[in-house]
Amino acid sequence: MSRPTMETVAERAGVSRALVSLVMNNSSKVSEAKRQAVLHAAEQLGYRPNLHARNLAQARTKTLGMIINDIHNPFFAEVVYGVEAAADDYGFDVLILNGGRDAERERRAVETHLQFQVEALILVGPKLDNDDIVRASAVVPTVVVASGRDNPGADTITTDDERGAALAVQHLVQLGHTDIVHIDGAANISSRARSHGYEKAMRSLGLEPRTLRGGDDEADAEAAIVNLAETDSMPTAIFAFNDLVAAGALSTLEAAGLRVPDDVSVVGYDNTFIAELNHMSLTTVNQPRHQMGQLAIRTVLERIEDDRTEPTHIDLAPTLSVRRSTAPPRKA
Amino acid sequence: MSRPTMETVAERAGVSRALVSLVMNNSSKVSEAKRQAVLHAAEQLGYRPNLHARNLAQARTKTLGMIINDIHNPFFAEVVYGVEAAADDYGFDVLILNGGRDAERERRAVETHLQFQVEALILVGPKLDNDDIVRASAVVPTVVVASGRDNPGADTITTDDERGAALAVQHLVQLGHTDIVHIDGAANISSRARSHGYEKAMRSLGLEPRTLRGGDDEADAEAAIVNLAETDSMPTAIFAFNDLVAAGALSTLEAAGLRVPDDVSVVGYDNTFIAELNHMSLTTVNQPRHQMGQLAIRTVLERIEDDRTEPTHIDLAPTLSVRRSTAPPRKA
DNA sequence: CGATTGCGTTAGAGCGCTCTAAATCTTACG
DNA sequence: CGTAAGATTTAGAGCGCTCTAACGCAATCG
Repeated sequence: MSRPTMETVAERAGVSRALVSLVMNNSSKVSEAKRQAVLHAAEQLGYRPNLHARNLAQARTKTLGMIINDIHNPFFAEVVYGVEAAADDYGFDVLILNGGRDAERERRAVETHLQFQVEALILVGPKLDNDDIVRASAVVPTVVVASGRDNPGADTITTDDERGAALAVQHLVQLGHTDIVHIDGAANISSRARSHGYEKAMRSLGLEPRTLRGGDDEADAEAAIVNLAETDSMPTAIFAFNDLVAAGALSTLEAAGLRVPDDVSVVGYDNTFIAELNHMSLTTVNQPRHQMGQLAIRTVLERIEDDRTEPTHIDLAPTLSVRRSTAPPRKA
Repeated sequence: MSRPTMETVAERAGVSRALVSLVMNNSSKVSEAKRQAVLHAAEQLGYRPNLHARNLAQARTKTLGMIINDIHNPFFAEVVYGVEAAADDYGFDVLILNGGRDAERERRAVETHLQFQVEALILVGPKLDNDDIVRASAVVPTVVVASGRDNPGADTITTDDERGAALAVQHLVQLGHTDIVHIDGAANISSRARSHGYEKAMRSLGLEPRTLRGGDDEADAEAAIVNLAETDSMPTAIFAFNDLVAAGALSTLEAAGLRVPDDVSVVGYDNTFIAELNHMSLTTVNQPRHQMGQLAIRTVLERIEDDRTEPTHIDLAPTLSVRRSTAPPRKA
């Protein structure tokens, strides 16, 4: 009833357990005859190596643990694909655990991964605080993707949010806009850098920045826009903290009878799926997510295989994806 | 240098390895004094049980393997949350592997999970063909979520696609529509049932069905709509295979100068994130995804714990989420 | 032709943990 | 005060696999 083991296969093939082990790891020093015999026996029995036994016997597990901030959020999916592709190249398995936007859950996920003896931890947009990350990276090589880069101990892969914001501003200014409002990400980790980038870029172009408190979803944008419409003056362009906020801006502007991009241009951030939808067609700042995932693996492997010890911080350049939500301002 | 083991903790605490094991599994038959001593020693050493060793020693792993069709697709995320919530209740860990929309990758993922000795397999919208699923379910209890329900051996959790389509049709008819076109999902698994449901519902209401070949993304919808506009007659309502196709319909209709819902009503399917966006605000058929995830776990646990052996098939009722993409037809 | 080499194969220890059976220590009772 | 009954604790085997060291055997060589 229970699963066949190496012993079973060995018996069936008339060889020793050790020989079966050699075949399973396709060692070169096995005669073709025995190799076939073993493979055949294994096939017949439906034998499948027990990874737990193997991991226990070997020092290593060839397994990496990844924790995703939120499986809902397609932004992270692309990173996952990058990670998986690279891990595959190096023969590592990647176990995914879902953080569920909750620091406590992430903490438990870290624990689970460590108990599984993963050789490294890849945290994608973690909610964990720095202490947790420091603690984790003391136990196992850890790389943080798409979050703050001030994690001592851990490696980080980020994109330059300041630069991304500047890209957005420059694009709008080139189109002829001078009255550009920013709706920020409130308490979000990346919000600060983006706001700062926006403000710096505006000033350096001789324009006055106007930042409004936003958040990270549609409703937050709505509040900000309503405020603009009612108590403040409506700008000719809006640079939103992320695509979702931009989406909120789009619908709220429309509800207020304003056309995008004819009356107001809108720029998002992250180049998510939403921005790509034809019906939204959002100009947005793109982060090279796939590449970030790949770099995460490379970085972490340098620790595992080449035992590097000083932390690495890679900061990639964002790009701008121009779509139909931006246009020159209406001639006044 | 290497991680502390139970042995290390035992020494430090001045007890036997077995006693440490008892403490780790918080057995009731350990004196409070020793328990504290052990916990303290473990704490100091940063001890963490080795799951591989534990899994090897015990018969079971208390681990479930989940394979998601595509991590990009937020439709599945909700199922994942349902699965995780329920698994958590029963003390199971859930390992996630990404299928990447590729049968071959899924096949390898199944293999990986089996090698990890998972106690059950949860396949969310698998691309695998029936043979693969039969083969898997011969090895370990397997439940298929949100895919065809004709998998011998495996349990299935589905929603009634025919009924969902009928819901959409009824809603449109109640609004006063009679000319309703369906853009189907081409080769997609669920396409057949939805088309069939649409046609049946139309006929039973005395209306003539018109089904166009679609697909599963925006571009597919575009082709279908262009066709309607150029060679066929434009209906007053469109029922799309899924939300993405509906999104494609939205933008293509708009590009053709038609207003939604004033000129044409649009209904999607799946109630994804897209439909929820204010700017899309898509009326769509909802599947109780969270519940599906939970039921998947329950079902599979009945096999593990109560060793049920006959397959179960649960077919849930879809509901309709009405938003702003549908309205009564323009008075002719 | 005995000794050497090298390839293919195997015995056996050990990875870190659980679990059963047995050992030890208390406590309680006649 | 001896001992049975509990309550705690521990020794030791075993989970399925890898890995080192050693073994058997045929080919090679002086």
